[in-house]
Amino acid sequence: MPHTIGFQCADHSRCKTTSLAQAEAHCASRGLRLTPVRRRTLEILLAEHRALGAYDVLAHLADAGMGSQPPVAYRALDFLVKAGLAHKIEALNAYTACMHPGHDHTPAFLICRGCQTVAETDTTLANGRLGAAARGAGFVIEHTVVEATGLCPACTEERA
Amino acid sequence: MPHTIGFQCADHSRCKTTSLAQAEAHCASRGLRLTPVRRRTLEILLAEHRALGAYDVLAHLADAGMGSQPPVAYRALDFLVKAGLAHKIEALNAYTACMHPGHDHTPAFLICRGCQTVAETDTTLANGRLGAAARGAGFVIEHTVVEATGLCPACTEERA
DNA sequence: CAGCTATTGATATGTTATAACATTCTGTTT
DNA sequence: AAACAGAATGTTATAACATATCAATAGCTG
Repeated sequence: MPHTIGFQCADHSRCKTTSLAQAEAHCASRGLRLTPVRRRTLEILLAEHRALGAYDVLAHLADAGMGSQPPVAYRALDFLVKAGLAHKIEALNAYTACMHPGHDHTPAFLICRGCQTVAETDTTLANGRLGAAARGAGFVIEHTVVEATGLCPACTEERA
Repeated sequence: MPHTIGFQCADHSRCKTTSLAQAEAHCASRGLRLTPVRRRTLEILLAEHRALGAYDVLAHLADAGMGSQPPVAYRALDFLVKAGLAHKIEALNAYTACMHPGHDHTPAFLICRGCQTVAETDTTLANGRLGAAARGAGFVIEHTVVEATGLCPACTEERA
């Protein structure tokens, strides 16, 4: 597994390579097609531990000569999200690469408002109070969004 | 306190009245001005246990002759959110009235994709795994978004 | 009532997302 | 190899969500 907390990513080029290789394997084993646009989109997301807006992604795709209209980016992002290779950060209306694809997980995010870094971790929400409330109410949870915004260690220090 | 789970709201007119009275008291005690537009916006949100988009709210405000341009709705919603009288549902880009204003809380939501009902409950996220991950990484959480989508009891049954 | 601040009104624009339909690509059957 | 079916992409247009900016007004304070 790559690192769990993006704020502590020491060797990002290794992190990118690993994630991309995992994505390849993940798609191959499921008969999903990681086409050039999709692969490039994932690379764009993997470039940094940040969330990118669809239009940021689109601009990068356009730079690479791979389509310049919104649906191109949205379709690629939708594919990656459905395939579990990326996540949408609802609080930012933006997208980020998954840091451990394949591991069936309930992702949770720490979002730094100082440097926009996004770190992915896990939660066991269904076992906590929300899960209990849901079961108590007879509510069937299908998807969860867990995001915390604040300041990462570096940004906290900078403002001290 | 009104009810905690919207799916189980039996007497909604009472629920509305109570929440509005709480809001009045809340603002009075803090020197916040619950102006006509703001009060009406809250009433609009309280009308149902659903999240409304800003433009839905705006349409209702316009019906009431209270402004028809987007900033009117967004300003009123921002006020309510900052005052703790409403919440933004990030997964829907929509807004819902707070069900227990004044109780300093970390809200969490159950969102039914069948009937769009939104139920507010609480989490103790900071004590759970995400909180632990944040502390471990030296991340200072300022705000959290916890939202679960799925099916409420009524909608689950309907599809059975 | 003069001056300050908060609020509202109004115009314009920026940002995020999708509907709809045409075209091309990929693999499969014949 | 030709015909076909389905997936993916290209393209146009538009819908939905949100904010910057400046002008006008209301409410409070000295």
